[in-house]
Amino acid sequence: MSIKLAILGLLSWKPSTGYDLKKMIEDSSFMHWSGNNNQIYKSLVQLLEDGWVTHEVQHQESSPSKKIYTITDKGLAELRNWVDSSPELPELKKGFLTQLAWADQLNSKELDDLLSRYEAEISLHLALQEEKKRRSLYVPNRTEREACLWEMIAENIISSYRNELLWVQQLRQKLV
Amino acid sequence: MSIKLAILGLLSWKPSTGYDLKKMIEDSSFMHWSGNNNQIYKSLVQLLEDGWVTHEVQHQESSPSKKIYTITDKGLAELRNWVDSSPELPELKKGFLTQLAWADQLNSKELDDLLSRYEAEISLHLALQEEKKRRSLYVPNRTEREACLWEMIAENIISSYRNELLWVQQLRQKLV
DNA sequence: GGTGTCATGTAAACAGTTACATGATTTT
DNA sequence: AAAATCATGTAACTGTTTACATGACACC
Repeated sequence: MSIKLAILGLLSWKPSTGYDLKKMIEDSSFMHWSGNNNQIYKSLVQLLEDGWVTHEVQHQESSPSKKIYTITDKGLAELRNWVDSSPELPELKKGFLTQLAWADQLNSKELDDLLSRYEAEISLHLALQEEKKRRSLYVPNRTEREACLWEMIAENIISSYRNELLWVQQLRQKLV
Repeated sequence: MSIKLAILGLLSWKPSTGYDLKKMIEDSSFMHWSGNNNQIYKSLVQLLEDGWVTHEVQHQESSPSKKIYTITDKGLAELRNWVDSSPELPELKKGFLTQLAWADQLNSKELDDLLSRYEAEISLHLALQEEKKRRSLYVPNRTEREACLWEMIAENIISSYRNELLWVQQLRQKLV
């Protein structure tokens, strides 16, 4: 799963500059790339070379000129092709589990403290995700079904953190 | 969260060779590194330089000589220090969500097919994780509490996939 | 006068994967 | 005869992050 396909997706929604894409990717909960310049501007050059996008330079007074990228038919076909390809399993990287794996050297209080700090972080992040969902900037809403899909995508992330929260609370209970 | 700390943890359980570590990391559900040679053998060299481990070369007839790595007091202190450090948020990379985000261009049947393929993959992987938990190779069991922690770590992974499965089933229902 | 937004890009470093390389023994 | 296990390591590549670099304008 390459960031190029996320960019292609966003451009299939609306023509954008690298700067726009950066903001959309950074704001997104499910596009898991950091959205740093290096990745985005390099990808755009590659997408141009592939012929999946075109760009138009727009000069502006009083702010830097920008390149507005638009998806081509070839790019749309590629996107469609990819959307229908075999789904990947999620990659769950939970560093905390590795930390917890060797936590038996802590005493009861230290261990519970550690778990409570994790609980607090998850709890905070969950609230943040819920807030983000309420705000929902940058959400395409072209059909009812698309709105439903995006709603459920946001719900997926939230339910993951809710699940994590329940788990840590259960564990703390068990260890009392 | 570096693989070095996972290795240090494993060595705090028992002295091992790079080869052993590779197997343990590959088999683990929660140590999310692939366990490729490059990473492991390079990390071991660094851990030696740091003074966190020592090694003893054991020559063998009829198989290559091996280096048995043992954690030092300095390494143990470092591990303990790290285990008690502030927990990181999980990193959830779900490529499928990005795929689904642009799936409104598929017709109902294609979309349901896609979701059913994802459901099947998750379902299979969930069974695999449950089987892995039953098998539980390479699980330290030095205290009751440690056993409980490892049990809950395995449960964490399983519940994540169970949650994902429920989510996709719900979505399919919604789209009927 | 400092910070934030708009807008592009590059350089260096680090992390991670795949594939290559060797070589003996054991199992199928 | 082929494949798997034991055991070490390297080379090349891809992906990702952090930091640097520029420059005008707007807001506090």
